Amino acid sequence: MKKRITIHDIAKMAGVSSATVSRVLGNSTYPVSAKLRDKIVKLAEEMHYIPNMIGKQLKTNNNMTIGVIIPTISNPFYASVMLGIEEVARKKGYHVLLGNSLQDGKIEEAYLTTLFEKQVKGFIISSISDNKKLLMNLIDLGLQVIAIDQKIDLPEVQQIEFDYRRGGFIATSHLLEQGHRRIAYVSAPLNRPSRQSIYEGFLDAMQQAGAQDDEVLVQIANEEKEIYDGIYEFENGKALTANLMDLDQPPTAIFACNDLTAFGVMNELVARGLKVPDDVSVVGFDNIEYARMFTPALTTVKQPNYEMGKLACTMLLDKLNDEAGDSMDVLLQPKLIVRDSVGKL
Amino acid sequence: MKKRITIHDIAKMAGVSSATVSRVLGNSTYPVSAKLRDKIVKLAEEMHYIPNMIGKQLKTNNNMTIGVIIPTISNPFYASVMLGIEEVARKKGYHVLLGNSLQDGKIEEAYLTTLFEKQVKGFIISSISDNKKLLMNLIDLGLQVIAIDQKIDLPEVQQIEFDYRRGGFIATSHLLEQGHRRIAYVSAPLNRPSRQSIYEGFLDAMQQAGAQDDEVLVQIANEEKEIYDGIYEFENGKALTANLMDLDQPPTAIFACNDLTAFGVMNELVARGLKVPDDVSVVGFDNIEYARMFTPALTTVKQPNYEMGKLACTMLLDKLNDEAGDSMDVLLQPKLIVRDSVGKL
DNA sequence: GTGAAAGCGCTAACAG
DNA sequence: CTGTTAGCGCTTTCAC
Repeated sequence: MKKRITIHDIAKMAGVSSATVSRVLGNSTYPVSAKLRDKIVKLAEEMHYIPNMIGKQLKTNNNMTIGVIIPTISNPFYASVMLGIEEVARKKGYHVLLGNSLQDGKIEEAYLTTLFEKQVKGFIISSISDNKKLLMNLIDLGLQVIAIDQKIDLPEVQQIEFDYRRGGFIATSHLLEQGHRRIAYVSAPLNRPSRQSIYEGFLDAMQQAGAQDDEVLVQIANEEKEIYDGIYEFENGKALTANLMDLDQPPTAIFACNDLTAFGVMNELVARGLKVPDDVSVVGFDNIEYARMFTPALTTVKQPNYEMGKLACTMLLDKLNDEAGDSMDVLLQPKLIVRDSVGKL
Repeated sequence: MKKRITIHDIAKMAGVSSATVSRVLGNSTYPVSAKLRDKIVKLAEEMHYIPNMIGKQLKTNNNMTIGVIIPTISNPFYASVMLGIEEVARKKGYHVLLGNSLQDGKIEEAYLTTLFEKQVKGFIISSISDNKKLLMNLIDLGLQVIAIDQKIDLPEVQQIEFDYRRGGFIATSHLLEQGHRRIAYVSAPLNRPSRQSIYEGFLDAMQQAGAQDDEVLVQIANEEKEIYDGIYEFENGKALTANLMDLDQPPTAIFACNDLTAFGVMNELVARGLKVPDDVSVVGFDNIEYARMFTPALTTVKQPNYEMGKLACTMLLDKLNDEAGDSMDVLLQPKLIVRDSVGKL
């Protein structure tokens, strides 16, 4: 293991001062004679000089890295967001640190503090904790934060959200337009604002259509298990659908709070010998890749997650570089993706 | 935005030297009187002291972060690996930087160099580049590397691989055991060793069963498109299956090189009015979460990807801390997951 | 048990 | 144009 070469080594060899070397190798705009410049560049190459960014960071107090904290990367929704974030970060010379909070506020806070100690000045968070104190302290110390998907109620935090309520509305409207009246909403617990909003969108549409109370079927799980993968959602969809279909008057259409849950819904229906969409129609939410691969292909509501990642990162880097225009919040609009899981009644 | 507090500030307030403060706050084992210790700890808390790890890093030349470079986090296989990596890293106080190489050797190399400049000393890579020169240089300078999934042919690099060949073998054997003879293998281009190995495993099993040449059907795509998501694999599965079923004597079973491709296979079969597994049996490879959610649930070969992530990270951290026993390579064994997509002939 | 001082690798006033 | 110098925040000998 060789000794690492520093600008001082180069300076000594070139017979110049380390300041000159720094100016050349650090692409400073500072004037240096062509002769010296060449000499230094050549020497650096020969010696395989590799700059030590830690030294630079300590001096300039600017490390080009941002932090991303999400519930779990194993959820394809966040994987997509992450891909978008990383892409714009890379193109602007930033690196991305990933933290999975696993729905645990303690882990989220630990990441916030330890990364801030490493001088990470920008974060993109899908927050799970409602403890604003730590975040406020850090923002006071110069931290920049973009909240995605889950709102963080602080004026300094910029929000990028989906219009979940509208998403719930258009999905339900689609079902109504196809003639369905007895429509069920199937969901994980409403402990996240997003789920609450989709539910409200569902109710909006049903109410607007003048639905009777007995036509509005709702199945919401009581408790949520760990979310290391999509299995909980799937099982939840199955279980709640079982409840629904055991009813005297089962629904003719089911709207699920996300695609994973919709997969569970369809699975249970098929297990009972029912056909989708002939016997029961199903609509999902998220438009993960697999929605189009399923048979029947799932009609669902698309959230622009990859785009959300790109947008979030762009906004964050702008803020970090003081290029932030008016710091506006963004509400991304959903889009209905019609496939084969909904039939006319 | 407040000024940041340093150990010198604390030292001044406490009327001690910064060395003493460092000893207390850095949990050094160095003896400090209980009186001073208390005073300093209390003061640090009151002043909301936050250590600057960059200073520490410059001195100790040890930043607790590792780098992960994979083709794309939007592939659920890698998302799972990443989750495993991050979990053990977090528990040992490390942070994880994520880089998506997008199958581009240039991007991979750029990550390698820029992260190394940031003094990242440990990497977990699913490599796409075959340019060993850069990697060798960095290893010479103290870099530690674990290769996952894709082998890197350097003695200093520890390998964690899957036994793809055996996976291909057991999947095919399963089909043979169910009485199938005309079995097709459907794959993306064999430009990655993993795909080549699965294919070899397929041939092993067919040969061992004494299959006639005309019973061994092979469909391999010519070229691969971008892999930002799973769509290519899906479409590829559809297209190659179409070729297969247009044959005079189509196969009774199809083995796909991964689950995404298998989804495409099933989709095409259903589109042609064929039933799985009644008319044609299908086996996948990977056991991604969605395999069990599909109808029919996909019989497939499980790769322990989450476990691979945990193992890779454990091995890397051991190496970084010189706790590496004999640096052994690992060949993780596959397991057949029997579900509902294969029928007896 | 405590402090003084050097220095990790780099940048940036300032002086020449 | 180039060099000298100070210092970013921290740890760690070494001396007391």
